[in-house]
Amino acid sequence: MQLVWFRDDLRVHDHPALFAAAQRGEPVVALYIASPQQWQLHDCGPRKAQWHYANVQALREALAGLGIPLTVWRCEHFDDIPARLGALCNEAGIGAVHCHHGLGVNERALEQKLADQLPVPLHRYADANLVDYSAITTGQGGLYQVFTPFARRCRQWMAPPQPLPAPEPQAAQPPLQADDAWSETVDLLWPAGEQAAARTLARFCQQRLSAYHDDRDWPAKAGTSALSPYFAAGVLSPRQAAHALSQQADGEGAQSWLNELLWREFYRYLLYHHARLSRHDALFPAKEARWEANDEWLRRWQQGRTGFPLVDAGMRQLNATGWMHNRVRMLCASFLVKDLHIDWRLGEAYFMQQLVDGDLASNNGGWQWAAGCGADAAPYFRSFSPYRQSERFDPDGDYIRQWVPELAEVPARQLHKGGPFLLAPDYPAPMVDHKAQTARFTAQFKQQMEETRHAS
DNA sequence: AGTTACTTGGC
DNA sequence: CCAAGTAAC
Repeated sequence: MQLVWFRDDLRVHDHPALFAAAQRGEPVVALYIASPQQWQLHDCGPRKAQWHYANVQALREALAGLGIPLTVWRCEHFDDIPARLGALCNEAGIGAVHCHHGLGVNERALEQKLADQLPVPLHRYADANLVDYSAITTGQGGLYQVFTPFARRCRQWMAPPQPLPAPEPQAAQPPLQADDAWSETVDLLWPAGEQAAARTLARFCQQRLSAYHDDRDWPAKAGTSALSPYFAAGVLSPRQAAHALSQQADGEGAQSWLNELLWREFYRYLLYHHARLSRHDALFPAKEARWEANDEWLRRWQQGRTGFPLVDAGMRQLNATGWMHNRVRMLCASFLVKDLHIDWRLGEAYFMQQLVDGDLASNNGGWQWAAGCGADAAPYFRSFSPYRQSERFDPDGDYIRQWVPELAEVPARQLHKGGPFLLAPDYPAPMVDHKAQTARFTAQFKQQMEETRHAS
């Protein structure tokens, strides 16, 4: 009997580990382990737990249709897993355990422990990535540190995406054991499961892809794919996405979306090669600014009470739904770092706690980009202007008014010029002077560079 | 995956 | 005058 261990790969199609296990010609059984306290240490919030829960239920049904029983355990910490899994292998006569490579340090450490301690072999497979991370190197054999050349190389190397089918149905097996108690009250905007993901993907490709290049930057429009929660839980694989993309006519929209898929690959590639990133180390520590602790400012940013309409709209969308439009994520991140001078790790943690699509690699990569200490980082002097961004991307103020109802009466022109607003007495005045704060950041950083230059 | 000031070349 | 391009931050 072969055991497939599911983690953030909650699907039956294009699942290398499941496919390989089924190839063995023995009955296949499946296991999922909820680890709430361990997840909390990873800044995983209630929404992501809910999202995993809902998708595990959908996975159970999909697996049942293939005759594969899913057992769900609850082990609060990763440390609880090796002994229990070892015992199961002995009791149930498991011949081998199959899973995908994890990217976080704790996930990798657990895999290593299992590989060392289980009474049976642990087979690990690359998840259905678009490229082989270990094979992508620069001409000099080094690692890419800038997105554009990385993406160029990927486009050259990318095999035509061929997603694997779900395994052939087997004679239904009895469940290994009764499930542990684990339940969540699911209150999310996304329907769970592979079928919902496939429908969303198909609709996006047919209806929105051709306009994606133009529409994706307008937070008031439904111009993005909205697939990120499915990617984060592995309900949809990037190969399935790239395959659907390859069935569509090429054009600006298709190229832009492929680029976004490759940004995701780039951040996973970085984490694959630099495991310390998952301990929140900067990729380039020398490029860290001097962060200033300010709990009151952090709280105002988190609550969407900064007095900058587009920033507040984004943070309130995040708090209300667990999702924020990407354009606004970049602005909110830039604001925390460049205007409030608060450590990007606090922003990274807050996003992770709130996001339904929270993904270690993408979230960390995005924050380090914004903070200027990561790969392909925004230079220290580059900061988003909250006013300029709303003028360009929310010209009518529709997005702002949707999430900040106090501003309903304020004309768009005023919103882009900045408050305080006479027509919105309940809305706070801007908490800082944007120009002065970004200038201070730049000056501070320059001085710091001077000091390190003298010191060396 | 930015913003700004300045230049240039068109009308 | 404006649009597009460029350099610098």
